Amino acid sequence: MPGPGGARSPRYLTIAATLRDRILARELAPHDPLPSERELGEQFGVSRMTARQAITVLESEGHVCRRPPRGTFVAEPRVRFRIGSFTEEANRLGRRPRAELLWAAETEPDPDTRAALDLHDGATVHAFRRLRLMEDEPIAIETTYFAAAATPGILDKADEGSLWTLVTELYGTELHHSDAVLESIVLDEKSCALLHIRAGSPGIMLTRRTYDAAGACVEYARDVYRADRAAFEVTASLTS
Amino acid sequence: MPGPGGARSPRYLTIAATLRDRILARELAPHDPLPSERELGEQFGVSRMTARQAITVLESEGHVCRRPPRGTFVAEPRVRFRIGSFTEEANRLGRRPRAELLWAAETEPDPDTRAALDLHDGATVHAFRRLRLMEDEPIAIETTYFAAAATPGILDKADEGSLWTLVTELYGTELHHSDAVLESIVLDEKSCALLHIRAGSPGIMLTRRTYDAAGACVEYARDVYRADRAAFEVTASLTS
DNA sequence: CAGTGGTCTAGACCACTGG
DNA sequence: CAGTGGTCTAGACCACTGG
Repeated sequence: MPGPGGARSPRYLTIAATLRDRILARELAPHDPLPSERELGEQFGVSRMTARQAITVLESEGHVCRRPPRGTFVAEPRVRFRIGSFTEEANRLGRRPRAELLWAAETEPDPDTRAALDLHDGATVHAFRRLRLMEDEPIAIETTYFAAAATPGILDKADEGSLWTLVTELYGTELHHSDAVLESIVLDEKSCALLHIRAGSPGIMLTRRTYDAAGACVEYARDVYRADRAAFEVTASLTS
Repeated sequence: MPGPGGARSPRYLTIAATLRDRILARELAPHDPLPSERELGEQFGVSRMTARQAITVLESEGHVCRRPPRGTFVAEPRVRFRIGSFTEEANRLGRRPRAELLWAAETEPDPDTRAALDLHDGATVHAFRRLRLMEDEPIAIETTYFAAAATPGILDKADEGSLWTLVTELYGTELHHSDAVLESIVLDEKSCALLHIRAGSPGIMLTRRTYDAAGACVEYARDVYRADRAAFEVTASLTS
């Protein structure tokens, strides 16, 4: 209640702040349902559209999660990843990783992929798109490219596990280091459907390269993570 | 009117896609104004609120930038940072960095800061909050903490330049490496005002520690970057 | 079938800016 | 002062889910 004339900030931000405080105070715990948008409108004396705007703020902060048509729920905290293998990261965090193969194919590389893998004209790639899950909750969509010439027969063998393990075992490749560019994006409709989040949700995109001991790029990948579930730990040496 | 029954996706996403295509095709170049929300509503035969929803999608993608009450404009592409000194990164990218000191003070550390800097009870910190700009465009807000005992007299000397350079020159500290946690956030009202973006815009938060050659943490910082202007390059060794 | 969030309408008033 | 985006209202219909 802003009370006498003091209200400086919009009502939807005041409502969002009230609900955020309740969540941070654990009055509302993860998985608890929030009141419906119609109920919140009544409670705060605003229209449904204004209550909805408040919920949208909390959703983009990752504090709540809409699950139509069941309702809106308090979200779980984020998982902290390092740049590397999803499988290894999940294991490090004591979670159960899983992969669902969406598709695998030998294709022409797009220009970025060709440049990253240093392919000559006409060379093809083995491409995989996989949904990555932890405890059966979808977290990320990985799209991975290997030079086809370097990975014969891999298409039939990619399954639910780690592609890195597979590449190491099949071809004796020693993976040495990775680099990545991280940026904040808005996920497209298809990705949101796969990740079980609403259209237009925020994500973090990693454009990632993995190198062998000789410094050759052996993997080029684009991963999109749910922004509400993932954070990334990184390190940098400053001795230039 | 969806027309001949084929419309699968909501109108606001269709409108956003149309405008996004024009931007990517450079039909609309950076700094060009978009039609106003009222005009777009007329052009696409929808209400202003629906046109507005389309613009909001493009805004959170970083494709456009609202500047009330002047209008909505096509945004510039993002700047690619590495984890490290804002000043050095700007120089590496051929940009002109600048800092505006918002405040500097000796204060009690919060629990996270105390733990990071490994301070004993009662030890204080020197805290700085600075707005970081490139070519006079605000990009990030840095909040930096040093142990007060290790940085005598620094409060008066912090100016427009690099804090790292200052620490190195004043105390002979050798900065060796950094680590950081990156996550996607929604910026609060005050930060948005400082960064000249609208309330509720997305940001990337870095929680950052810098260590000396002996492995002691000498700096703890929380930086928030505009998600529409910044991307981060990171590397990781895989030889565990 | 009741209730949810998703989408959408057709208005309204506001603060603020530039000309 | 005209025009902008910011906020807000009081409704509407939809697809979808769980009981």
